[in-house]
Amino acid sequence: MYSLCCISEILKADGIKFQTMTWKRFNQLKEQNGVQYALNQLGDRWLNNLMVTHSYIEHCYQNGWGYRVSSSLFPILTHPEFQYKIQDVAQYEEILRNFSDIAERNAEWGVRLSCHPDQFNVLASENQSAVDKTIRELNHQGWVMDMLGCSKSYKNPMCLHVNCTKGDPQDIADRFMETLSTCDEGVRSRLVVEIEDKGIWNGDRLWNHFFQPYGIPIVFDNLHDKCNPSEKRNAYDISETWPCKPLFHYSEAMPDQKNPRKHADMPTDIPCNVRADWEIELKKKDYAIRELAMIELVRKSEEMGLYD
DNA sequence: ACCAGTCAAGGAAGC
DNA sequence: GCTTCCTTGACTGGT
Repeated sequence: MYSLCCISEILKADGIKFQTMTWKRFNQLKEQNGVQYALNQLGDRWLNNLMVTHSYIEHCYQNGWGYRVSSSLFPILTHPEFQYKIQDVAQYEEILRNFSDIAERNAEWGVRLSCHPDQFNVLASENQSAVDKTIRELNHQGWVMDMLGCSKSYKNPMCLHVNCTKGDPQDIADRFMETLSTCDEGVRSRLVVEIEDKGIWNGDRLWNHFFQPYGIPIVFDNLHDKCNPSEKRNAYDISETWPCKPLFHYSEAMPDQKNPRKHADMPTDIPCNVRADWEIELKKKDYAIRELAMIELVRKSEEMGLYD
Protein backbone atom coordinates (compact mmCIF):
# COMPACT_ATOMS: atom_id res chain seq x y z
CA MET A 1 0.00 0.00 0.00
CA TYR A 2 1.16 3.50 -0.76
CA SER A 3 0.84 6.38 1.66
CA LEU A 4 0.46 10.10 1.01
CA CYS A 5 2.79 12.49 2.86
CA CYS A 6 0.89 15.41 4.42
CA ILE A 7 -0.25 17.26 1.30
CA SER A 8 -2.61 16.42 -1.53
CA GLU A 9 -1.64 18.35 -4.64
CA ILE A 10 -4.99 17.38 -6.13
CA LEU A 11 -7.11 18.85 -3.33
CA LYS A 12 -4.75 21.79 -2.90
CA ALA A 13 -5.61 22.86 -6.45
CA ASP A 14 -9.20 23.26 -5.22
CA GLY A 15 -8.03 25.50 -2.37
CA ILE A 16 -8.07 22.76 0.29
CA LYS A 17 -4.74 23.52 1.89
CA PHE A 18 -2.98 24.16 5.17
CA GLN A 19 -2.49 27.56 6.73
CA THR A 20 0.29 28.62 9.02
CA MET A 21 1.37 31.54 11.18
CA THR A 22 4.83 32.52 12.32
CA TRP A 23 5.68 33.52 15.87
CA LYS A 24 6.72 36.93 14.59
CA ARG A 25 3.38 37.40 12.83
CA PHE A 26 1.43 36.33 15.93
CA ASN A 27 3.16 39.01 17.98
CA GLN A 28 2.57 41.61 15.28
CA LEU A 29 -1.15 40.82 15.32
CA LYS A 30 -1.15 40.93 19.11
CA GLU A 31 0.46 44.37 19.17
CA GLN A 32 -1.75 45.82 16.46
CA ASN A 33 -5.12 44.28 17.32
CA GLY A 34 -4.89 42.78 20.79
CA VAL A 35 -4.35 39.26 22.04
CA GLN A 36 -7.94 38.11 21.51
CA TYR A 37 -7.78 39.01 17.84
CA ALA A 38 -4.44 37.23 17.40
CA LEU A 39 -5.70 34.10 19.18
CA ASN A 40 -8.82 34.13 17.05
CA GLN A 41 -6.80 34.28 13.84
CA LEU A 42 -4.66 31.43 15.11
CA GLY A 43 -7.68 29.35 16.14
CA ASP A 44 -9.20 29.81 12.67
CA ARG A 45 -6.04 28.39 11.14
CA TRP A 46 -5.89 25.45 13.55
CA LEU A 47 -9.50 24.62 12.74
CA ASN A 48 -8.89 24.98 9.00
CA ASN A 49 -5.91 22.63 9.20
CA LEU A 50 -7.94 19.99 11.00
CA MET A 51 -10.73 20.21 8.40
CA VAL A 52 -8.13 19.97 5.63
CA THR A 53 -6.71 16.88 7.36
CA HIS A 54 -10.21 15.38 7.40
CA SER A 55 -10.54 15.94 3.62
CA TYR A 56 -7.07 14.51 2.95
CA ILE A 57 -7.78 11.35 4.98
CA GLU A 58 -11.07 10.85 3.15
CA HIS A 59 -9.21 11.36 -0.15
CA CYS A 60 -6.70 8.69 0.89
CA TYR A 61 -9.50 6.33 1.85
CA GLN A 62 -11.12 6.78 -1.58
CA ASN A 63 -7.82 5.97 -3.27
CA GLY A 64 -6.76 3.12 -1.00
CA TRP A 65 -3.78 4.97 0.47
CA GLY A 66 -2.39 5.56 3.95
CA TYR A 67 -1.71 9.08 5.19
CA ARG A 68 1.11 10.85 7.03
CA VAL A 69 -0.39 13.52 9.27
CA SER A 70 1.28 16.93 8.89
CA SER A 71 3.43 18.05 11.81
CA SER A 72 2.28 21.64 11.26
CA LEU A 73 -1.42 21.36 12.10
CA PHE A 74 -1.17 23.66 15.11
CA PRO A 75 1.40 26.35 14.32
CA ILE A 76 2.77 28.22 17.36
CA LEU A 77 1.00 25.94 19.90
CA THR A 78 4.28 24.30 20.94
CA HIS A 79 6.44 27.42 20.65
CA PRO A 80 8.33 27.65 23.95
CA GLU A 81 7.27 31.25 24.61
CA PHE A 82 3.60 30.76 23.73
CA GLN A 83 1.74 30.95 27.04
CA TYR A 84 -1.71 29.82 25.93
CA LYS A 85 -3.31 26.41 25.56
CA ILE A 86 -5.50 25.04 22.83
CA GLN A 87 -8.45 25.48 25.22
CA ASP A 88 -7.88 29.25 25.12
CA VAL A 89 -9.16 29.74 21.56
CA ALA A 90 -12.84 30.24 20.81
CA GLN A 91 -12.64 27.42 18.22
CA TYR A 92 -11.66 24.83 20.85
CA GLU A 93 -15.01 23.00 21.03
CA GLU A 94 -15.23 22.86 17.27
CA ILE A 95 -11.69 21.56 17.06
CA LEU A 96 -12.65 18.76 19.48
CA ARG A 97 -15.75 17.95 17.39
CA ASN A 98 -13.61 17.73 14.27
CA PHE A 99 -11.16 15.39 15.98
CA SER A 100 -14.02 13.07 17.04
CA ASP A 101 -15.54 13.20 13.54
CA ILE A 102 -12.29 12.13 11.94
CA ALA A 103 -11.71 9.39 14.53
CA GLU A 104 -15.22 8.07 14.04
CA ARG A 105 -15.06 8.10 10.23
CA ASN A 106 -11.60 6.57 10.11
CA ALA A 107 -12.69 3.74 12.41
CA GLU A 108 -14.64 2.62 9.32
CA TRP A 109 -12.21 3.76 6.64
CA GLY A 110 -9.15 2.24 8.25
CA VAL A 111 -6.67 4.64 6.66
CA ARG A 112 -3.26 3.90 8.20
CA LEU A 113 -2.08 7.13 9.83
CA SER A 114 1.46 8.03 10.80
CA CYS A 115 3.40 11.14 11.70
CA HIS A 116 6.92 12.44 11.29
CA PRO A 117 8.00 15.24 13.65
CA ASP A 118 10.60 17.34 11.85
CA GLN A 119 14.38 17.20 12.00
CA PHE A 120 14.70 19.78 14.80
CA ASN A 121 13.39 17.32 17.36
CA VAL A 122 16.52 15.78 18.86
CA LEU A 123 15.86 13.45 21.79
CA ALA A 124 19.57 12.72 22.32
CA SER A 125 20.70 16.36 22.18
CA GLU A 126 23.23 17.53 24.77
CA ASN A 127 21.48 20.89 24.75
CA GLN A 128 18.88 20.63 27.53
CA SER A 129 16.67 23.35 26.07
CA ALA A 130 16.52 21.49 22.73
CA VAL A 131 15.58 18.31 24.61
CA ASP A 132 12.81 20.08 26.53
CA LYS A 133 11.37 21.52 23.30
CA THR A 134 11.55 18.09 21.69
CA ILE A 135 9.65 16.39 24.52
CA ARG A 136 6.98 19.06 24.37
CA GLU A 137 6.65 18.71 20.60
CA LEU A 138 6.58 14.90 20.58
CA ASN A 139 3.98 14.79 23.34
CA HIS A 140 1.87 17.18 21.31
CA GLN A 141 2.16 15.04 18.18
CA GLY A 142 1.29 11.94 20.19
CA TRP A 143 -1.77 13.74 21.50
CA VAL A 144 -2.84 14.63 17.96
CA MET A 145 -2.52 10.96 16.98
CA ASP A 146 -4.57 9.95 20.04
CA MET A 147 -7.25 12.48 19.15
CA LEU A 148 -7.38 11.16 15.57
CA GLY A 149 -8.25 7.74 16.99
CA CYS A 150 -4.87 6.13 16.29
CA SER A 151 -3.82 3.00 18.13
CA LYS A 152 -0.97 3.30 20.60
CA SER A 153 1.18 0.91 18.60
CA TYR A 154 3.56 0.76 15.66
CA LYS A 155 0.55 0.43 13.36
CA ASN A 156 0.40 4.22 13.68
CA PRO A 157 4.10 5.02 13.95
CA MET A 158 5.77 8.28 14.87
CA CYS A 159 8.93 8.39 12.77
CA LEU A 160 11.93 10.30 14.08
CA HIS A 161 15.53 10.93 13.06
CA VAL A 162 18.26 10.59 15.67
CA ASN A 163 19.98 13.68 14.19
CA CYS A 164 22.87 13.50 16.62
CA THR A 165 26.25 12.05 15.67
CA LYS A 166 28.91 13.20 18.09
CA GLY A 167 30.47 10.64 20.39
CA ASP A 168 29.85 6.94 20.90
CA PRO A 169 26.77 5.64 19.04
CA GLN A 170 25.55 3.56 21.98
CA ASP A 171 25.84 6.57 24.32
CA ILE A 172 23.68 8.54 21.89
CA ALA A 173 21.14 5.72 21.68
CA ASP A 174 21.06 5.34 25.47
CA ARG A 175 20.52 9.07 25.93
CA PHE A 176 17.80 8.97 23.28
CA MET A 177 15.99 6.10 25.02
CA GLU A 178 16.38 7.66 28.46
CA THR A 179 14.63 10.83 27.28
CA LEU A 180 12.04 8.83 25.34
CA SER A 181 11.09 7.07 28.58
CA THR A 182 9.99 10.44 30.00
CA CYS A 183 7.64 11.11 27.08
CA ASP A 184 3.92 10.33 27.08
CA GLU A 185 2.61 6.83 26.37
CA GLY A 186 1.33 8.12 23.00
CA VAL A 187 4.97 8.73 22.01
CA ARG A 188 6.66 5.72 23.63
CA SER A 189 4.22 3.27 22.07
CA ARG A 190 4.66 4.63 18.53
CA LEU A 191 8.20 5.90 18.13
CA VAL A 192 10.39 4.40 15.40
CA VAL A 193 13.74 5.61 14.02
CA GLU A 194 14.66 6.34 10.42
CA ILE A 195 17.81 5.70 8.39
CA GLU A 196 19.63 8.98 7.71
CA ASP A 197 21.09 10.04 4.36
CA LYS A 198 24.42 11.06 5.93
CA GLY A 199 26.23 10.63 9.21
CA ILE A 200 26.46 7.52 11.33
CA TRP A 201 22.82 6.39 11.42
CA ASN A 202 22.58 3.92 8.57
CA GLY A 203 20.64 0.67 8.76
CA ASP A 204 23.48 -1.29 10.38
CA ARG A 205 23.96 1.13 13.26
CA LEU A 206 20.26 1.64 13.94
CA TRP A 207 20.00 -2.14 14.07
CA ASN A 208 22.93 -2.50 16.47
CA HIS A 209 22.12 0.38 18.81
CA PHE A 210 18.31 0.78 18.69
CA PHE A 211 16.75 -2.46 17.49
CA GLN A 212 19.04 -5.00 19.18
CA PRO A 213 19.13 -3.48 22.67
CA TYR A 214 15.73 -1.77 22.72
CA GLY A 215 13.50 -3.41 20.09
CA ILE A 216 12.82 -0.10 18.33
CA PRO A 217 11.62 -0.73 14.75
CA ILE A 218 13.57 0.90 11.94
CA VAL A 219 12.17 2.88 9.02
CA PHE A 220 13.91 1.92 5.78
CA ASP A 221 14.25 4.76 3.27
CA ASN A 222 15.53 3.65 -0.12
CA LEU A 223 17.13 7.00 -1.03
CA HIS A 224 18.78 7.50 2.37
CA ASP A 225 20.05 3.92 2.21
CA LYS A 226 21.50 4.58 -1.22
CA CYS A 227 23.28 7.77 -0.02
CA ASN A 228 24.42 6.17 3.25
CA PRO A 229 24.66 2.41 2.62
CA SER A 230 24.69 -0.42 5.11
CA GLU A 231 26.97 -3.41 4.75
CA LYS A 232 24.81 -5.95 6.54
CA ARG A 233 21.16 -5.00 6.77
CA ASN A 234 19.01 -4.67 3.66
CA ALA A 235 15.38 -3.61 3.29
CA TYR A 236 14.19 -7.13 4.02
CA ASP A 237 16.24 -7.35 7.25
CA ILE A 238 14.94 -3.96 8.32
CA SER A 239 11.36 -5.11 7.72
CA GLU A 240 11.97 -7.81 10.33
CA THR A 241 12.40 -5.17 13.05
CA TRP A 242 8.65 -4.50 12.93
CA PRO A 243 6.07 -6.47 14.95
CA CYS A 244 3.43 -5.38 12.42
CA LYS A 245 3.48 -4.38 8.76
CA PRO A 246 6.44 -2.00 8.34
CA LEU A 247 6.01 1.57 7.16
CA PHE A 248 8.89 2.58 4.89
CA HIS A 249 9.80 5.65 2.82
CA TYR A 250 10.20 5.73 -0.93
CA SER A 251 11.69 8.48 -3.04
CA GLU A 252 14.01 9.07 -5.96
CA ALA A 253 16.80 11.57 -6.48
CA MET A 254 16.00 14.71 -8.43
CA PRO A 255 17.39 14.12 -11.94
CA ASP A 256 20.29 16.30 -13.18
CA GLN A 257 20.94 17.69 -9.73
CA LYS A 258 24.31 17.87 -7.98
CA ASN A 259 22.79 16.99 -4.63
CA PRO A 260 21.69 13.30 -4.80
CA ARG A 261 19.56 13.77 -1.67
CA LYS A 262 17.07 16.12 -3.27
CA HIS A 263 13.72 14.50 -3.96
CA ALA A 264 12.32 14.16 -7.45
CA ASP A 265 8.86 15.33 -8.50
CA MET A 266 7.74 12.09 -10.10
CA PRO A 267 8.85 8.43 -10.06
CA THR A 268 10.61 6.48 -12.78
CA ASP A 269 10.75 3.26 -10.75
CA ILE A 270 8.80 1.53 -7.96
CA PRO A 271 9.65 0.40 -4.39
CA CYS A 272 11.37 -2.97 -3.98
CA ASN A 273 9.18 -5.99 -3.35
CA VAL A 274 9.75 -6.22 0.42
CA ARG A 275 6.39 -6.44 2.18
CA ALA A 276 5.72 -2.97 3.60
CA ASP A 277 3.53 0.10 3.31
CA TRP A 278 5.42 2.83 1.49
CA GLU A 279 5.14 6.54 2.20
CA ILE A 280 5.88 8.32 -1.06
CA GLU A 281 8.19 11.29 -0.59
CA LEU A 282 8.03 12.56 -4.16
CA LYS A 283 7.16 16.19 -4.58
CA LYS A 284 4.14 15.78 -6.78
CA LYS A 285 2.52 13.84 -3.96
CA ASP A 286 -0.71 12.11 -5.07
CA TYR A 287 0.09 12.60 -8.76
CA ALA A 288 3.34 10.71 -8.12
CA ILE A 289 1.49 7.89 -6.37
CA ARG A 290 -0.85 7.50 -9.34
CA GLU A 291 2.16 7.37 -11.64
CA LEU A 292 3.70 4.65 -9.44
CA ALA A 293 0.53 2.62 -9.79
CA MET A 294 0.75 3.04 -13.57
CA ILE A 295 4.38 1.94 -13.67
CA GLU A 296 3.49 -1.06 -11.54
CA LEU A 297 0.64 -1.99 -13.88
CA VAL A 298 2.87 -1.77 -16.95
CA ARG A 299 5.51 -3.94 -15.26
CA LYS A 300 2.93 -6.58 -14.40
CA SER A 301 1.56 -6.57 -17.93
CA GLU A 302 5.06 -7.02 -19.28
CA GLU A 303 5.69 -9.91 -16.91
CA MET A 304 2.51 -11.55 -18.12
CA GLY A 305 3.73 -11.14 -21.70
CA LEU A 306 0.83 -8.96 -22.78
CA TYR A 307 3.15 -6.70 -24.75
CA ASP A 308 5.06 -9.48 -26.55
C1' DA B 1 -2.11 38.40 -10.64
C1' DC B 2 2.41 37.60 -9.70
C1' DC B 3 6.98 37.47 -7.45
C1' DA B 4 10.73 37.73 -4.23
C1' DG B 5 11.90 37.58 0.27
C1' DT B 6 10.72 35.73 4.93
C1' DC B 7 9.99 32.45 8.56
C1' DA B 8 11.05 28.34 11.92
C1' DA B 9 14.10 24.89 14.00
C1' DG B 10 19.10 22.01 15.68
C1' DG B 11 23.10 20.16 13.90
C1' DA B 12 27.10 19.86 11.10
C1' DA B 13 30.50 21.43 8.01
C1' DG B 14 33.63 24.79 6.43
C1' DC B 15 36.38 28.76 7.07
C1' DG C 1 33.71 31.12 16.92
C1' DC C 2 31.45 32.59 13.31
C1' DT C 3 28.59 31.87 8.95
C1' DT C 4 26.10 29.04 5.88
C1' DC C 5 23.55 25.25 4.59
C1' DC C 6 19.98 21.85 5.11
C1' DT C 7 14.42 21.71 4.43
C1' DT C 8 9.68 23.34 3.21
C1' DG C 9 5.30 25.45 1.97
C1' DA C 10 2.65 29.09 3.26
C1' DC C 11 2.66 33.87 4.18
C1' DT C 12 3.62 38.83 3.50
C1' DG C 13 4.28 42.97 1.24
C1' DG C 14 5.59 45.17 -2.86
C1' DT C 15 4.94 45.68 -7.85
